[in-house]
Amino acid sequence: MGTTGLAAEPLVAAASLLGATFACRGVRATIVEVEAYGGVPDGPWPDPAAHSYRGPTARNAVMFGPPGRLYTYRSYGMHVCANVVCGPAGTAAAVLLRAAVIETGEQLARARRGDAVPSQALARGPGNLCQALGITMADNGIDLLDPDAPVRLGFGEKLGERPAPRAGPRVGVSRAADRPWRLWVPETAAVSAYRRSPRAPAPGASD
DNA sequence: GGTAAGATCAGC
DNA sequence: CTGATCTTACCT
Repeated sequence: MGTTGLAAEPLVAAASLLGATFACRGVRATIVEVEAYGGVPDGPWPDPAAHSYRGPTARNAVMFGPPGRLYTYRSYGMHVCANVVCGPAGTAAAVLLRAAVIETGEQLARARRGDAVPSQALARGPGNLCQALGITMADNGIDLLDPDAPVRLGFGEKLGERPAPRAGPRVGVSRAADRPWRLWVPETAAVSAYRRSPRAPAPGASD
């Protein structure tokens, strides 16, 4: 268990995060859907869809650091999305958290998301997940493995009970649109819907 | 200095 | 299907 999985390649790190626990500000949730992202063109995992593809910038700097840190970014000007940095320090890679099942603190999550939201939808979608857990851009760079951090990652012990994950193309990306780097726990209502980017080339085109 | 395109979401 | 809303990155 432990955390060795995070230093590995993105897809392996992503698989190890399914079933893991994400806790923040009174809410604890189990991760059920993730997406793996690689890095620069001449690195071990070239990924044109990754924010780190064009090299380090002020925004993506955290992804070039050690694994186990939180990388947050603002999406479409209004949502915050959360990633777990993976791969060794110096090599950018991350796993986007797309959906989770709220285990404790549902009342708090509901207060943040709204009373009308069904339980299974409270943390469905990367933006909604961050809102439900109270994650903001101020949390960028946090060490998720530090027991005293406001946002923490926990790896459960019941590895044997996990069903085999399903895999498919990542949601909303216009480049490398067919790469099956989205992983989710099957038969889970909290998993978000697949949407291909309108800008992506036709399915089956080159990667 | 200008601008278009997003790793999204909710409401018609 | 479309609008909201704003930062980043890339262009002139």
